[in-house]
Amino acid sequence: MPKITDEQRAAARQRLIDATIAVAERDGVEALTTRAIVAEAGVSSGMFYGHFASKEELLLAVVEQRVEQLTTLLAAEADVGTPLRDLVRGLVRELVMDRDLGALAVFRTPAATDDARETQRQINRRIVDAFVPLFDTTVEAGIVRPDVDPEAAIEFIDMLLDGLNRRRHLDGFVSSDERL
Amino acid sequence: MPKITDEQRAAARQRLIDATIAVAERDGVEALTTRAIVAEAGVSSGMFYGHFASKEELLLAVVEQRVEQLTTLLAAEADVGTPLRDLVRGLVRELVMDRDLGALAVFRTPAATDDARETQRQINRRIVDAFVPLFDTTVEAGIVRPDVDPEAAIEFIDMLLDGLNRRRHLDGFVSSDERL
DNA sequence: TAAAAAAGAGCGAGCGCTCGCTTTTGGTCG
DNA sequence: CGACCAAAAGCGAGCGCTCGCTCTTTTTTA
Repeated sequence: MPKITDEQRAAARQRLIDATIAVAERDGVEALTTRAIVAEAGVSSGMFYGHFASKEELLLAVVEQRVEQLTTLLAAEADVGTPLRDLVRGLVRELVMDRDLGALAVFRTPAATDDARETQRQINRRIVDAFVPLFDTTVEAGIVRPDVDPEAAIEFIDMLLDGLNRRRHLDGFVSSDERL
Repeated sequence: MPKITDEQRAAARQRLIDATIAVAERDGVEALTTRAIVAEAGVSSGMFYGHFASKEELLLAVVEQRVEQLTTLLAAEADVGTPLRDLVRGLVRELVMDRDLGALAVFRTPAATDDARETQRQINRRIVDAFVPLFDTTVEAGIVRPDVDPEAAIEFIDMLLDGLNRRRHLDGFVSSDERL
């Protein structure tokens, strides 16, 4: 009775996650159909639904993984005390060059159901929460005036990511990233 | 041989345009199906396609109209010489309170075809072009340093609109607008 | 060899849009 | 002036298609 190992299961899931990011980067989030994803991964839709309960669950796994990496990265930077300005600039560069925008863009698309909207809110909250302590260190360092509300400032930055996201989708690059 | 007047034709088109904005505001851009729009307008789909060649053409008319209003408004403000900061704050308030975001959001959605992407770029360019002269007046007034590239700054603001747009879709309001 | 895993044809739903039919309307004429 | 008619305008069932997802069949392997 063949039963694949946990490693094999994880590898299969990762393969689908990677395929999702690849399709999103190459053809845009609007091309993220289950057919395109399984074709990219070179598997069948039956196999797909053996590893994920729904397309939504796959997309959630994609973002989950990327947010996790992002938050740990930010936590490390916060200890170092990198100025927010430099960090944002670096992040933007990394996001644009790397495949993160494709991953994060997956859930920055208009949501049809209340559940999907709630999911987006939670993802956003996690990102904001990851940024806030970093912001605090820059306040302590005297780079940002202490009367600035951290959450509002971070949300402000996050709003820029929405614009960055759309521009990248339109143009394939961002013309004004150096202005940050 | 009955033939409706130009006024009647324009009124019918306007009715569909208004219905589109109403649906977008109430149910979000992802609910903008031809069925929903004609139901909101109280007409048939046959009638719809008697006035617009396609759904895309209707959406284009929606944005076209709103951009027109926006650019003339901005041109007037530019003559007065309103500080950019105040104007942006006022615009945000108007956009949030009024139905403009619903109208403009129609074409801030991931585009599937190259044509649609090109259309988005053109719309964006028109908005940026409308803002730039206004920006110049604030530079002359000494509010903004003259070494700031106007286009980049305006694109920066436009990126914020993308974020504003998504937040409004998620939450129905914008929590950090006063931070602008 | 038997159970787990992968495969892929196909289902129901919803989309943009069409097309054959009905309704409305203004010009014509007894 | 009212009956009639042709053409414009409106209607809505339904077409063709694609979507996410299922389910039977086939393949794989301990």
